[in-house]
Amino acid sequence: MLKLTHMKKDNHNQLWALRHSAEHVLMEAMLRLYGDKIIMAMGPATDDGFYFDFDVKGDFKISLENFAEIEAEMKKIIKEDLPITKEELSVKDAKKLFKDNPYKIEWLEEIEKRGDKPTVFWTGKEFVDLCAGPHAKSTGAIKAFKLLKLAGAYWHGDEKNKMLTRIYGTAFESQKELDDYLKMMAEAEKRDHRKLGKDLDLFVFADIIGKGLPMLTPRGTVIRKELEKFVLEEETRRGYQHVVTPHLAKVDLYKKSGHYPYYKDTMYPVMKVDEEELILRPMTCPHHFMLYKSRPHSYRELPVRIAEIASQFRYEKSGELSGLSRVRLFCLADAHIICAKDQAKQEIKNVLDLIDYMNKILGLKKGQDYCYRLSLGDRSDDNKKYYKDDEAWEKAETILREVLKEAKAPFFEAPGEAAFYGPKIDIQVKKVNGQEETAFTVQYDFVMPQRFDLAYINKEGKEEQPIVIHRSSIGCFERTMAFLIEHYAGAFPLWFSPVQIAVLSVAEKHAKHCEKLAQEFKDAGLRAEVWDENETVGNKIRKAVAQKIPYLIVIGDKELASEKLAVRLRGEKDTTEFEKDKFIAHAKKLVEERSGEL
RNA sequence: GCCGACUUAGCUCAACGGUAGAGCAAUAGUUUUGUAAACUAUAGGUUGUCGGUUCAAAUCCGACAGUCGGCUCCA
Repeated sequence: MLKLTHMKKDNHNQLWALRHSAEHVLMEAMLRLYGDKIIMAMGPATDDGFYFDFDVKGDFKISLENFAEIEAEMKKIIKEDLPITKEELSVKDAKKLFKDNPYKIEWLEEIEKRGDKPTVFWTGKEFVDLCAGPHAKSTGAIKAFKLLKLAGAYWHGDEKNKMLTRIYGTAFESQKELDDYLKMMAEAEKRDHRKLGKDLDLFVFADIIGKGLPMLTPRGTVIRKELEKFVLEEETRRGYQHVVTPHLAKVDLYKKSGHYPYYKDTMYPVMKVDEEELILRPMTCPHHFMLYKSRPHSYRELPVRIAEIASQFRYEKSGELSGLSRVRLFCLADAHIICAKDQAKQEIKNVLDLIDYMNKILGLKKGQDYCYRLSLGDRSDDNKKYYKDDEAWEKAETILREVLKEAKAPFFEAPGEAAFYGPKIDIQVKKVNGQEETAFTVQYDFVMPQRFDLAYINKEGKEEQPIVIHRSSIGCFERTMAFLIEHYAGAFPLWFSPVQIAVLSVAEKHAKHCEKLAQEFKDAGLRAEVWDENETVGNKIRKAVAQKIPYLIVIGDKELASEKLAVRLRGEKDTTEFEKDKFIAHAKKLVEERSGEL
């Protein structure tokens, strides 16, 4: 299993320098081949390779077909083993050097503003780029590289800027390391939840239903329902009260909450019905606040923890959709904790404890499979994005940071990632392909209580304003399912395996006994399937193994005559002998405990 | 939404200007099988949709839809 990138920050090692140089070789190759048709912008080394952005003049286009000739040119440059030399320049000289390149000029102006001195790197004598390095000593150090993909990317990462063309590649110190990397990526592809979703028959899409709108098959639904059951049980145990609220609301509700201006691009358009303007809800918070407000509350009731398995509708741009992990209708294990200010810290601690517990049961390791990100409001340069109240922000950020430290949670800070109404703790998971993704969040909110006049009666009999903690326990079920499918490569823990036991018949005459046995399993609350098709035992085993079913039981003459079962456990070639009743008790116990064992 | 690519039977793929093929799955029959693939047969397609070029289009061109890799955004 890969480590989270934020837990190892050794960016400036040799490999980094090598990749940085590979990116320059790419740039030089591009200039040699298409020098008069492109303007180079910039490109860094990354955790798994490098990329290079450039602008194209007129209607010149780079396509995948160009990769072969670019790679050939890069090989030439590497073979030439050109020395890479560093030179510090004045801004004035640097501007002269890059006078025809508006991107470099813009960059130089930023360097000038900071009062820094530009560094340039020469590859041989002809090619020079504005770059701080580090670099290899010469182009010959690049022993293995490959161009991977072509993409569009906005200049400075801003949608409003021009879209440049980006080429991704990777480089290693040896061919073997490159091969290993490519092999690893191919392995990750095999675990892709979209592929496994098809192979294991978990979910499907239909064009006519719409994009980003998956349907769960009976098997996929088992996983979903087991996860829901887990959430309901555990949250109830920890003092949450589950509610059901409407998926629609008047648009006024979101104007009042203040969500509207921030979210209107991701909301579905208003539906006019009679005199009302309704929208599909993009979040549940305001509903829960109205529920809270339906009657007065005493300080004795706090914290009030309102939870819901809540469907939410968000219009995501088509290019953002992806399998189950990015959809247009998702269902969140949502809750809003309404508490006194002095309870907030303890409540957040409790939430982190709940998250750790649930992740542990799901089989995820803290610090390895997931970690925390403290997302702060970068309030200095952007007053529009965040609600203005510096003192409240400071306080909230301090509380979240303290909780993370006291809980000894592995975390890193990320400015500019907060919600508009307050800072948050993001639960970051590492996917099998190495990408990091926000699974869900815990948010500290001092804005909504004001907007909605949330109140409780304190000890003195006076009204006081509470704090709201927005949180999820396992996130949205779609994304969590996608993550679990990939994490387990479809070999799920017994408790949420769609089929737990396959009962395979040897011959036709054993079918009846199979049915009887399967019914006994079902009566015990286990999910069993009978496989009595006219096929060889070997073929049934092969198919059942491919389906990653935890327990396989073959029924033949031997079993007709005895209460003993030869159970083939997933991942094992040999069978384990059980008394029937003992096997049922064993499996039931593991399911009850949500154990990872078989 | 933007940049790049892809879309052929339920699935995985082939055919790459001369009116579509295979394996698996499905169905029927034979076989009655003991822990990773029994045998035979049948059926399955206006090649994503709509237009265009051509004597002829799955194949070339265009539009649209969907999917994928990125960017932006995000749970």
